[in-house]
Amino acid sequence: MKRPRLNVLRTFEAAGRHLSFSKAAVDLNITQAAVSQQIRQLESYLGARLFLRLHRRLSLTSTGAAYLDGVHEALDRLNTITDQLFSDRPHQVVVVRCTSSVALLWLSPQIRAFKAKHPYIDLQIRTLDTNADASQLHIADIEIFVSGKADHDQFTKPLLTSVITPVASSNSLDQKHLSIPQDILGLDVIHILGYEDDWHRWFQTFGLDTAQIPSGMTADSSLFAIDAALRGEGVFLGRRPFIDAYLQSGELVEVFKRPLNLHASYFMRQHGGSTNNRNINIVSDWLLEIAATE
Amino acid sequence: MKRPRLNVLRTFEAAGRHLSFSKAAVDLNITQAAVSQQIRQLESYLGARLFLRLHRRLSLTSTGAAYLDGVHEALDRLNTITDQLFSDRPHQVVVVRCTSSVALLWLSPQIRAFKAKHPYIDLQIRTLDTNADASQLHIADIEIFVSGKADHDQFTKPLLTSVITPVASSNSLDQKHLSIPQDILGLDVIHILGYEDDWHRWFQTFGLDTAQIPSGMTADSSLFAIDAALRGEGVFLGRRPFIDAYLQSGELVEVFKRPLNLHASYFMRQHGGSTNNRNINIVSDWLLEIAATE
DNA sequence: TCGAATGAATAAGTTTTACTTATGCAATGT
DNA sequence: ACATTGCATAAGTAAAACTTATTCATTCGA
Repeated sequence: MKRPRLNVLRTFEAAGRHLSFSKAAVDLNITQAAVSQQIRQLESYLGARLFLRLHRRLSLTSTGAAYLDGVHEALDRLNTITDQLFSDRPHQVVVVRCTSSVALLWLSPQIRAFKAKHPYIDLQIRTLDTNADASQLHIADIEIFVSGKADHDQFTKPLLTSVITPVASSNSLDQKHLSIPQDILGLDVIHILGYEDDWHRWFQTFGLDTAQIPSGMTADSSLFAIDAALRGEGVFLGRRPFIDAYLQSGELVEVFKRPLNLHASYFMRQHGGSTNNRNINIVSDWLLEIAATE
Repeated sequence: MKRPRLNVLRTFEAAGRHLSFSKAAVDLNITQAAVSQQIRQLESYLGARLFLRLHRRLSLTSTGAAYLDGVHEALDRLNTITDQLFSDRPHQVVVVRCTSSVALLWLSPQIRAFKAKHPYIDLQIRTLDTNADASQLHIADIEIFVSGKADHDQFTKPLLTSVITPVASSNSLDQKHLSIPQDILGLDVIHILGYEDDWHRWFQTFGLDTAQIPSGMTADSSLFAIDAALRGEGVFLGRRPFIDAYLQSGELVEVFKRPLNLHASYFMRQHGGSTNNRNINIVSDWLLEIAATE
């Protein structure tokens, strides 16, 4: 099982392509003597002649020609994949689509650092609108979404698992945290459009009768729900890490003494065919990186 | 247009495959520090992160994963072609089939040198028999034959061009060489089975009436023709380089004062699918090599 | 026929790449 | 609190890659 040095194979391929050690040397920007010595080493290592040295001329042996075919193919593959992934590309727009809360609460604080690091990438965040129709979705390069499914296509990766927990403003609780799930029944709750079944799941999970879900205002998005909660309008199911800044500042607090949480899985999908686009991959990697720090 | 060092790509592929610098180091029989440094160099050169360093764990970035696909494929191709052509193989029979004159006059003197150089190759020469049926031809690995065609399939290569010239024993000419083609008419000629049209072509080429081709004995092969000529039975059309030993020893001489020659092209065919067989390629290369010295 | 041109081979030396050793750092587990 | 794990880093060593100078052998052209 022989494994010749790869650098020498590059030299062999150039010599075989040119049928000239001198021309290969020019191609590789080295001297003819270096080519000659490397080919000799390779032939000695492999135990076979690869070239016939005719006067002032070179021809490949059968073995050499067969080997050149394979080596050329492999090196060409390397060049192609390297160029696809790492060529210097012009300024390029990358569109990430997600909910407004993910955009504003999670991505927004990180965007400055991203742009400082990748000034040539025009990163554009587009928020999902609950009224958006499907025809708009396909123009995003990367989409962040929630899913309860276990498997997805090859372009979709798990991003993070959100912890969903009842939160309210610290003022509305008078410093008294609730003890048991039933204590929620005496409070107003805030519903979020598009996430109506969160409360349903929460009541079911903690053994309450879903027919008794308190009525309360409905917010258009998590952002409005936060706003309403801060105004004292009730309890909403907040998603960490997106609301972490509010929890850390103390403006919002968890309602119960102990964690009574649900979970939701967030995924990131790169649209088909874009895995070889360098800039999209950079954004994708960046998203994975900040998610890993949560 | 970036062209990373190939050795570093080998390290990258191992690290990506194992998702561990330490395991890659074991695989490549180098240290973890070497792996770490090479990956850092590669990332710096390409301008992209290929791995996410999680604690005591490694994951590939999207870019890294896409690159690994391509690099793995290319390196695998190199390994495969190298193994196919250069693996240490057991003792193997290689069969070369050709005419008896090529076998005895041309190959035979070279066989000892070949076997000294390649002791593990069991080179077997099989002669073409004029009565051989086609079913026997396919068991030879390499076949040497004459052809007037300009192009052949990809497994056939030109070997040498034979010079065909009238020769006889030096005694039968009483040291007097013939001057013009017509002088042949007063002599006996020797015909060779399977090559009957050589004299026909010679008469046509040099402006003689083919109806006047002298009759004479017919030999079964060039070897018998040489034998008959040495016995003084006439002139035959000899093929160089096969009869060169006789010309050099003076036992045979060219009949005319100046060259009145025909030519015949000899080719060598490797049977389909055998170009990746190392030993057959070695024999094939050897044949090309001795042909090149003629 | 002789000298020039050409292009691969070789030896000795220099430069660059690849690698090692020793150590540091940070997260995790007991 | 300490041990384990596995990547990162700095400094030094070893090996590969390369250069320069020269030789060799063939072919071509005057």
